Amino acid sequence: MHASLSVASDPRLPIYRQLSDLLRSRIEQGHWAPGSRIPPESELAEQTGAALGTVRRAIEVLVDDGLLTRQQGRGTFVRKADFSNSLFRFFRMTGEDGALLMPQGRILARRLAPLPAAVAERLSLRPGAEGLCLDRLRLVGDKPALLECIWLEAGRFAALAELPLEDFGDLLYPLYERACGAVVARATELLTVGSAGAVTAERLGIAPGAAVVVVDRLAYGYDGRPMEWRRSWGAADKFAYSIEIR
Amino acid sequence: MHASLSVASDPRLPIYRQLSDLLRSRIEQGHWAPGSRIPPESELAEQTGAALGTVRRAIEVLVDDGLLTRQQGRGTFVRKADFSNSLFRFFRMTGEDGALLMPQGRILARRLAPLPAAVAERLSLRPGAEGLCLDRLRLVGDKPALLECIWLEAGRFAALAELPLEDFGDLLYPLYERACGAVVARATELLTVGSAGAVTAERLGIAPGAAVVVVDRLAYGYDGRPMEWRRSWGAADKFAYSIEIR
DNA sequence: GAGTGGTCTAGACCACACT
DNA sequence: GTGTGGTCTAGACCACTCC
Repeated sequence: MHASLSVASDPRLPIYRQLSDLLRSRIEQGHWAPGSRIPPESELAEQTGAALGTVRRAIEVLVDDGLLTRQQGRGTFVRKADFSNSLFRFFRMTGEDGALLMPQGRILARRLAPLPAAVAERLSLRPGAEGLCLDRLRLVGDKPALLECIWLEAGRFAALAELPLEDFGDLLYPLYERACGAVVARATELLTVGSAGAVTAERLGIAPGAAVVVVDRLAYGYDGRPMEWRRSWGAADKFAYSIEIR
Repeated sequence: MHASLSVASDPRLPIYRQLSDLLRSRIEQGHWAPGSRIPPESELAEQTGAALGTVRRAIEVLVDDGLLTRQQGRGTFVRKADFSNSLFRFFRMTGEDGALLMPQGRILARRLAPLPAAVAERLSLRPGAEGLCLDRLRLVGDKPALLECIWLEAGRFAALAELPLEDFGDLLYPLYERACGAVVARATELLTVGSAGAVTAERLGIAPGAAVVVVDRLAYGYDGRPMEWRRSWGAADKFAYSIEIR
């Protein structure tokens, strides 16, 4: 029995674990597209020979991991990550009246160049590989809020090297998906504090040497491989981040 | 049936939810002490009239919430929060050789005074209520690392007003428990960036006006009520914090 | 009404910890 | 060996979504 699981992971693991690994690999390999519905639990149970409760448990693992979301009466779906406002979690970027404002994105510069060694390493590419670099300013209510430096693998994102800068729009990740078929699944970020250099300060509209919060982000695709590295700078006096500890 | 649940929450909720609320209230009211073992699942099932699987699910909720921990073959235990190094998650506080060092705590000043309005509000106490304030320096390898200003309700923590300053030791939360029977269950923190005033700078050994990371923490007891408010300052150039996004 | 996930039950056997 | 939590099954009924 469990014929469909034979290609999967360590058989000493609990069935629900083997099952969740199987489902995870199907998602990562694009067998089920992000946003699409996976087969109903009953069907998965039948296909794999496991009991329904065991399938539910396997799905639960992936829901906890953020790969799937369930909707009662509708089905279970491959989750599409929503980074639309993620960086702005860290910053108080509301208007004078306290209302939330939609941030804009403006590409300041684009160039093809060899990836810096540190970036290449984080992207798991060989040092000196060709990269695409974007300098980008994010504005809230016409005021500069964040400055970003973004590095991508030139080959995979070739379409962005041609695209008119005005057509980049306010959000990059949906663009990656539309233009390059690259979907971001998750990311890690590292926050530090530094001081603004002359150029950074001028672009952000703050005093040179003023404190800035630096956010380094590495974004991964559904295949688990790093896809984009970016470093963002924002005025430190606008920074606020809350955490729950247990 | 479910006689033992009759005093519990909204009966329209799923049984496992009502059960987890019941268990939660028992923990919060100190019915089961932190660190102690709760009755086995089979016993809880029998007492409440629910099936074993339902009890397991209820316990799962509290495990996810961090209130309980399970240990196969031993039992399920009320979790004791471990904050021993929590603030140092945010700071690179290793020695020159990269080794982790045990932070020390030193009380610089202690005084009884009315709680500042903002602090009283966060502690859910009436404005002007008597408070106990501690100024504390945390050192790593004899170097100043963090400066802390701590506010407590004077009545509940009366024992600390008498204690010789040398007897406070390096960790406060275990002291709260020993001396005052107050156990910290969880906390929320808010991170911001500011600049060091003259006194802060001198105590931390940094330049006046240098950037500092400010961490405001509100710590809660098992009864869910706020217990301690503290504000900590650390040199911003030592700050680093990493996050996982999905 | 058909199909989906959500809750609940009753019982079996396994893995681990203590003694 | 005894008691604990961990896994798994088979089947029932409920709640929600969509046609």
